Amino acid sequence: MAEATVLEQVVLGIVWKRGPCTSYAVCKEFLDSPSSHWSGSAGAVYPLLRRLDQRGLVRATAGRRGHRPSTTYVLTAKGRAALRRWLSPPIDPAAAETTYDPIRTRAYFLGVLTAAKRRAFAEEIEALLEHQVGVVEAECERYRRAGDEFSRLAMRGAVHEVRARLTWIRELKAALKKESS
Amino acid sequence: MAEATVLEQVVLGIVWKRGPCTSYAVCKEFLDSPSSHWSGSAGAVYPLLRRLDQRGLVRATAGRRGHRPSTTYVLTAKGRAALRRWLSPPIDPAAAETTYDPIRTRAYFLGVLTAAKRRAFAEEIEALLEHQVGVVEAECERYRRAGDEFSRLAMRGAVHEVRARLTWIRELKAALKKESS
DNA sequence: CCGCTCATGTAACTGGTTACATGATTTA
DNA sequence: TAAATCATGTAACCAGTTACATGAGCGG
Repeated sequence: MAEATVLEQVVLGIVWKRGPCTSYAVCKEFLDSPSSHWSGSAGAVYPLLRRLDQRGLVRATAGRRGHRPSTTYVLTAKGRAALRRWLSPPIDPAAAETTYDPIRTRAYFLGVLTAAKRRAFAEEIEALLEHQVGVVEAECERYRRAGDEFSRLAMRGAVHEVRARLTWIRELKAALKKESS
Repeated sequence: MAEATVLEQVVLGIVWKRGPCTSYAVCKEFLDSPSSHWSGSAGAVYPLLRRLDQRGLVRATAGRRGHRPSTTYVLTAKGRAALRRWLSPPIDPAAAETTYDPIRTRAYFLGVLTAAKRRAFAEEIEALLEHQVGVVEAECERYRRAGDEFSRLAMRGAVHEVRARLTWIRELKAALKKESS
């Protein structure tokens, strides 16, 4: 019901997937992820989980770690319902909009470069993306071995995506070659 | 040299592409774009162009519109150099990282849904993406007719991307069908 | 027992957004 | 001429980041 940011939904999802966990464990999930979309900074996550607790979406349990307090959070029924609502139709149509791609963003302005520099741009990007294919495929394999089938399927999306970008950059290269001839 | 945000680089690119233009024209560029990654809010763009002027990347020319002042900005040589630097190797490798896809983000947590709800999710997303294919292809065609070849090539990237996401969601659908049988 | 990493936070900042105010121009 | 839209901003807010402080446990 209440408005929630995407980060809040994702944290809810992580707490669901992990089971009872601390703020730090949630931070680490972001830190270990190959995406840098969210930094997983403590400054974002610690207050966020306290907020989710106040709204009854997770429940905090006070514990200790040595003499320092340590809080463990578990998903509540209300939290699980919120998570399900986020994943159930109707899905916000904005979710299907074209994603933000920093390479594509640059490509709009390639006209400001000389033809030679444009080709250098395409070469560089091609190399970066070729490397990235390996990264996401490895991540996919990691999930497969971990037996986390839905994460693997999700990561398959990243594989399709990076391959598509690579196909595109090769199309771009071909177009740049043609213009100079 | 100085650090610049991506939005600043993009605005620099827009001023280059459009030639001399007002803050409002830059806002409209964002508003008219099918992507909602940046809102193109006046609150972001107006102060941003003043900042670019202070840094010597654009030059402001005072004008009038009726009795109200109106400022026109043009790209300076320094601004053009900054734009070229942004597009020239070495490119920030983070640009090739997997993009943020709100659908994929959701997909990680599909396990919290019942099998039937998962299939409903996939159906809904498929429909949204099928629609999106048309949107980006139309945009592509618009650029072709406008004779803006680099923007068209950039938008081709969006076409490849949305098609890849569609291929992925169909793969996901197939996997969901198999699990329930 | 020294340094390194794990862990739990807080404080200040920042790059935007939303909402508003208002003048100028066009259109019904 | 009234309403709508174009145009130029400003002010308040906000989600998340960076940087810091500090405690606890562990390996050399």
